[in-house]
Amino acid sequence: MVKTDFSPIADTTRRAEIVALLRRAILTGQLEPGQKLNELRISEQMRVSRAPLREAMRELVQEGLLTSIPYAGTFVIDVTAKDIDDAYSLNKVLDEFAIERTWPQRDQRFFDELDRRHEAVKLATRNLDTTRQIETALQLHGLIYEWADNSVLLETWQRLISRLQMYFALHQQARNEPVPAEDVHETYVRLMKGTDMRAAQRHAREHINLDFEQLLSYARGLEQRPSKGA
Amino acid sequence: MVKTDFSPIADTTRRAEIVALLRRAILTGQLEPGQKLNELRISEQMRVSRAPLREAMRELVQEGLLTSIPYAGTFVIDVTAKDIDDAYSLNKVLDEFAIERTWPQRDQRFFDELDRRHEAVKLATRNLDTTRQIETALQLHGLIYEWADNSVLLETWQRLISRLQMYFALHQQARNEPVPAEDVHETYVRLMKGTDMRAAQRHAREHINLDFEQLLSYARGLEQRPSKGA
DNA sequence: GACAATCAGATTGTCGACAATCTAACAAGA
DNA sequence: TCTTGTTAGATTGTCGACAATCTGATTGTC
Repeated sequence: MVKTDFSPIADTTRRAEIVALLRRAILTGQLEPGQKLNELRISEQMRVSRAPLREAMRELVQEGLLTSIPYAGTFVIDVTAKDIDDAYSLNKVLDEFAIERTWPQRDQRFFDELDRRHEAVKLATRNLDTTRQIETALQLHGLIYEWADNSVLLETWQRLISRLQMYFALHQQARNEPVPAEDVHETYVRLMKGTDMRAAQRHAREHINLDFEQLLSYARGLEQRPSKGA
Repeated sequence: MVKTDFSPIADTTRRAEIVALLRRAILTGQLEPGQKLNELRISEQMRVSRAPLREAMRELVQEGLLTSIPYAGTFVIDVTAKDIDDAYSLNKVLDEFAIERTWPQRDQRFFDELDRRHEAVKLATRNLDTTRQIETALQLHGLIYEWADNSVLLETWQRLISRLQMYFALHQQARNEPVPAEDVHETYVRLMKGTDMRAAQRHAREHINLDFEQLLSYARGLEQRPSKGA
């Protein structure tokens, strides 16, 4: 008999689609930080009743992209410099751990996937598609988390980058110009293929610090004039 | 003028209460791993409609205590030895980070709170209240996360211990006898008050390993005979 | 003019009913 | 006997309407 691998059936519920739509809207900056989500308006726009919309919003609240105040409303989270600082400092620790766990498990499939994702980043960079560039860069970075074979770690990281992706998108949108950042990934990929784990860990930490400084200065600028949502 | 600190008003929505009820039921082992949650039955028992119940369940799904399969149902997560292993190995990393961040911020208020929580553990231990013992021990342990002044770290840890608490409860329930474990906390508190940060980190790691081995053996025992939920 | 009480509008929280889907038992046919 | 089609029951997903709550504007009083 032929051995075939079937992927799981797509979640065909309105709720799941709504979650995806809203998440994308938030991560691309379509919905601004602090902005209130009017349930009636959104449900009418999506041609959906409020029940699945509300359930979707509860999920995103737990995911950390929205915050909810009873009888007042649900809002996109606000970006503070401290949030970015917190997220990044934790990310550094998780990176070291992920690399440590992934290191002994690297094989040809890992290297191939690493190259594939690296190519995706380079393509997005050439096309000047900043949104896609962020997505692909995070996917490249996420490989070590997928490979670390620790479901809790992966889940934790995904929650973390949800927010980081949002911050990045805001940053890019504000500057309105693509970040080159290609050579940084070049070095990262090379080190991840090498034999010096400590060097890879060190580079990951420093590479992150680079983008981090840009983001922080942007966030501090935001905090000078409070947003309308606050 | 007198400076008064007001605590936030309680969330007076059915949804929030349902979440608390369900979470407690799961963490105390009242709801078994793998068990299906029948919406109609639960909503009738709680005298609530399905809408707020379903929203509450979405929150707990995102919290990692439940899993949902469209049109099939929502289930309490299954406990596997690997889950415990993953959670604990991540917890070790987070502990080191939390201690490092907390260390320079320790003051008299920190030490007082440390003692207060330690007393709570000792009280629960004397009363042979295993559930409370788990709760208080986790609260003692959580102090470094609250003090680390990193909201993302705290949030991450809270998600982690939700599951760890569930595992512990199952373990205790299976053994049906309280774990002494008082002297371990004694050493921990002493080290957290001391001047050697490395020693505190080392102890946290080893202390965790202790309970960890017990839990793992329990989980491996569970996996011999598959649960009815699977 | 300042302040408290009241009220209308809008929005969120909750409810009961209906639609879509799954499961398991049963029947029909090769 | 095994497989396939059908059907009834139960359960989840979704809907539209109502109740509870908040916001702000207005009014009345001092």
